[in-house]
Amino acid sequence: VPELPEVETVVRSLRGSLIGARIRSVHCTVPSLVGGEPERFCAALSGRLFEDVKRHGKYAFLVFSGGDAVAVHLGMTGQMLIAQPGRPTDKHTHLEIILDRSGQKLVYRDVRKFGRFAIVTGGLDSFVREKKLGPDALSVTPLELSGALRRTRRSIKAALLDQSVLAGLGNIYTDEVLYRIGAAPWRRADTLADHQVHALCENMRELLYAAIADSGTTISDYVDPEGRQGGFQFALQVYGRKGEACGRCGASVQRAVIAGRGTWYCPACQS
DNA sequence: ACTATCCCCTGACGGC
DNA sequence: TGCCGTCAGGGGATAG
Repeated sequence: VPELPEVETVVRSLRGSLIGARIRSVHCTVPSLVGGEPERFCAALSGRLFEDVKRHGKYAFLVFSGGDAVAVHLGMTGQMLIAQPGRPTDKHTHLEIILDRSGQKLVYRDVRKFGRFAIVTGGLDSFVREKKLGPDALSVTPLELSGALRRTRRSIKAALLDQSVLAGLGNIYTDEVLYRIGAAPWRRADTLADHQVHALCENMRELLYAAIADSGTTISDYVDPEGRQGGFQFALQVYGRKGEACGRCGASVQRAVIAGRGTWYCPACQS
């Protein structure tokens, strides 16, 4: 499941592959993926020159010269792949961007088809406002975060998963950061003390940078644009580790459903 | 305004 | 080449 570190890994890789390349043509077969008529979406991108690749939360932005962009959300199983034109497309490939460069193409694969593409014409900031995205998890300040957390009576897990509170965390990194600061996922968000919110910011930044350094987490589908899996799944401390010993106290990691999501935690270290 | 629930979509998995 | 029900999960829509 692509969260901030996986999207950041994709963005860094695509910068090297896309910047300076021009779109020769775009092919798409799934209307729901592009929010309407595929023909119109594809035609609007033909001839564009890639200038940069950016990210906010779990959204990647393919920015064209002139300022327009394509916003990409990978959903649960979306993959952005750089491939040679001869490479055969399997049944889960729903979109292809043919590049005017050394015979390459950008391929979008998505088994579940929960991903989304959208053309952004009013600037990235307006898109972030429109989608009601909160501050990015890598740049949020403790003050911003504590302000947002004090405003809700939900569990800290539900609050951190809410992209309008904080953009970038998903189920995996939420469980991991709550373990790191010793906060129980069911704790009401507005009961965290200032020093805990501070610890949350610090630990979240360290966690996300460590995951990026490992090219993200591959549980099932995630791969980078070169088709490589991430490595951070081996560094996860509680996520998916029900019954294993907590590395800090030795207690057995437990699983519960909180905020509608499978949630892993140490019953002794987190409260 | 806030919060919870349903739904999309498909592969994996378990029961029979 | 067994069939079918259930589950997972990001986020948008819908219902309280």
